[in-house]
Amino acid sequence: MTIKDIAKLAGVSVSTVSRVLNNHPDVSKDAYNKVMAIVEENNYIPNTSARDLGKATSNNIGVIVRGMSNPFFTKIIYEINERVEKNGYTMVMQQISASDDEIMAGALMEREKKLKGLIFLGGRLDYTPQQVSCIGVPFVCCTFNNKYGTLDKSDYSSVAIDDNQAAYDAVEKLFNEGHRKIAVVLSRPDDGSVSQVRYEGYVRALNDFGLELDDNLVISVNSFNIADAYSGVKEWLDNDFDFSAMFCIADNMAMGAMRALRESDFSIPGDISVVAIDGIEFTEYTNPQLSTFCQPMQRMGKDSVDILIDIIEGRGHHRQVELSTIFRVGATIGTFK
Amino acid sequence: MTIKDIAKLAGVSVSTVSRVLNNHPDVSKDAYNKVMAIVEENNYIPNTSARDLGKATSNNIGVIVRGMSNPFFTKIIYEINERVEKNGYTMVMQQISASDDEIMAGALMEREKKLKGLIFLGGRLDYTPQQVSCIGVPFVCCTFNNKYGTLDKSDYSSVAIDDNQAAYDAVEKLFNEGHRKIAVVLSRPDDGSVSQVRYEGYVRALNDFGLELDDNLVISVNSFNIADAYSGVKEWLDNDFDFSAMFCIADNMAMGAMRALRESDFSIPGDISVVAIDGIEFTEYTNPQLSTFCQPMQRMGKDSVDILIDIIEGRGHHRQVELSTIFRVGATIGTFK
DNA sequence: CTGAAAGCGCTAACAA
DNA sequence: TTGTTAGCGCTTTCAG
Repeated sequence: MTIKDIAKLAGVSVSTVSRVLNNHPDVSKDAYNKVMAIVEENNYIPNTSARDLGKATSNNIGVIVRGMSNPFFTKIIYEINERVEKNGYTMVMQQISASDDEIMAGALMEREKKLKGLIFLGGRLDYTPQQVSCIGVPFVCCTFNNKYGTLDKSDYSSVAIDDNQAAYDAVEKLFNEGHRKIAVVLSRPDDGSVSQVRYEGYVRALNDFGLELDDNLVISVNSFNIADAYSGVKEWLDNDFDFSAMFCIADNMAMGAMRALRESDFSIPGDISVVAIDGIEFTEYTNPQLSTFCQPMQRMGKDSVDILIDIIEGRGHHRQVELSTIFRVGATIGTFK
Repeated sequence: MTIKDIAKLAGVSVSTVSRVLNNHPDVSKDAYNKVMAIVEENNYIPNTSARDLGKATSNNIGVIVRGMSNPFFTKIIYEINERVEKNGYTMVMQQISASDDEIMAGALMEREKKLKGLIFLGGRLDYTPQQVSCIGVPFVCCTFNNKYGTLDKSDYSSVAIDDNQAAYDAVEKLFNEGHRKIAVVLSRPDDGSVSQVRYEGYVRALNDFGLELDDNLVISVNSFNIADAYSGVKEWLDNDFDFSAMFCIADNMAMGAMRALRESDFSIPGDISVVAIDGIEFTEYTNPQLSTFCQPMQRMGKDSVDILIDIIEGRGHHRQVELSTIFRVGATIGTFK
């Protein structure tokens, strides 16, 4: 069933059908009704590929979401969609797995959907000009930046928290409660990901507070998974190192870590204090509720869209935004006794 | 940059470029190298729309995932992908929001991607023949069935747990521990969704065990959200109804419910026992760990693909599979005292 | 092994 | 208000 068939059945030309389907104003009521009747009767659905191919332009803004089912992104996506639509654009979203190349996906989508701009939700921190050269529309990195890359600041935008500072703040919070032996749970301290940035903030804080960096208290679990955090911490606990607090670089890692702690009969926060970064919904429901530094998700979505549209419409230029986190008071931090 | 440009630059015809790009065997090494060089030099990416449009057929199997970021689906998707590829097909996945129409999305994708078959991951239970008439390839409903619909059993497949029985089992588990006042937390008892099916299992169990259905113990929170479950249960607790156990129809609703219980100073399972259905990863990490009836996710993904491919290749026919749940022993069920 | 040319289904001038 | 027609970028016969 193609537009041609519909045209024939309705006794009009394909262009008339096309006009009806696209709500063009210059169609007679009569033709409109005839076409719509046939369309509905036949359950006709236009072919998007053909549509996209024929069109020369669009008002599409693409969103490439890296890492499926990250609860953390859901709110941001919602906000992005709201603002994109409010500005008269259409959001086209695609989720890719963590192992896929977001740049490639973006470049592809740019051509397919004739994008006006692109938002990357999650991605690597080390893009080079060479790597992003295949994308030809303005783009903004949401939730990450180019910390370990070499992009020119005038060639991309980013909206993210200051991960180093967030980690610093987390450690400070523990320090202020008297903790001196602070373990850190991370993916790896040198993987060029957000794990590294937050680790660097941890180290900086220790320095500032006159604490010594103790490698024994650095727990690398080699992933951001809840399960790996659990087993990694569980194993680490066998060492019996002395510590009174634990900084987890991500909320869900904290969930894994806390179970490991419980299973070793540590009470939280009685024996061990725990703090993290992210502020996903689930950790509002842990027992005890996780104390964490929340990323301002709504704000991040909003800013990403605003910056992008400003650029698209020639009003603004690329910029790198660093947002502050908001501390969510939970019940996992106690005073060192 | 189109295939034409590449052809010109490489000094060959578009067909040769197309052959190279699609790994056709009948291309001279020389032509191949020339083309590849130009392609890489220019960062050329073929346009998928044009590609799809031109192609007459494919080996694609579509997956429409309903409800973004449902942690429950992640594992199933992984399994589906594995098996699809193993059988020489390609998985094409699309996520749609809970408010979108999965049938429409499937029908669209079928035409775009020239699908051989379709798997719906999550969806409504009340399809009618009329509604699915727009999809023209075999499809299987994964994680749900047509309980409230009117499809002919020979027109679709489904792979799901027996939700009614799972609910029954959950209630039985509580009953066997001596509980007689069993509250149920659900979205709504009559919304035609899985919430209703599980509610019916709850009612059936009460009947079988000679317990009276008490409307005061039916907690409708009007959604499947963790937050709504939390606030719904919290509010309900103000009534001070007598109960010793709580059956939550979904794991994440149990997370919300448990927080509400804690905040009212109920200890779990000391004062109140809790049981649920689903078996998502997060609830392995709650404190205490949730006792729940797990859906066999891997198996569900596998069966869906196997059934579909059997039909596609003319070996099998549509069927409705009902899988059993697996009880995960947690620590939220106690003996009534 | 290679090229020319006919579509794939739709949109958008351009004419009428 | 309508119809005709030329593409959009690619794949795929069909000849050569």
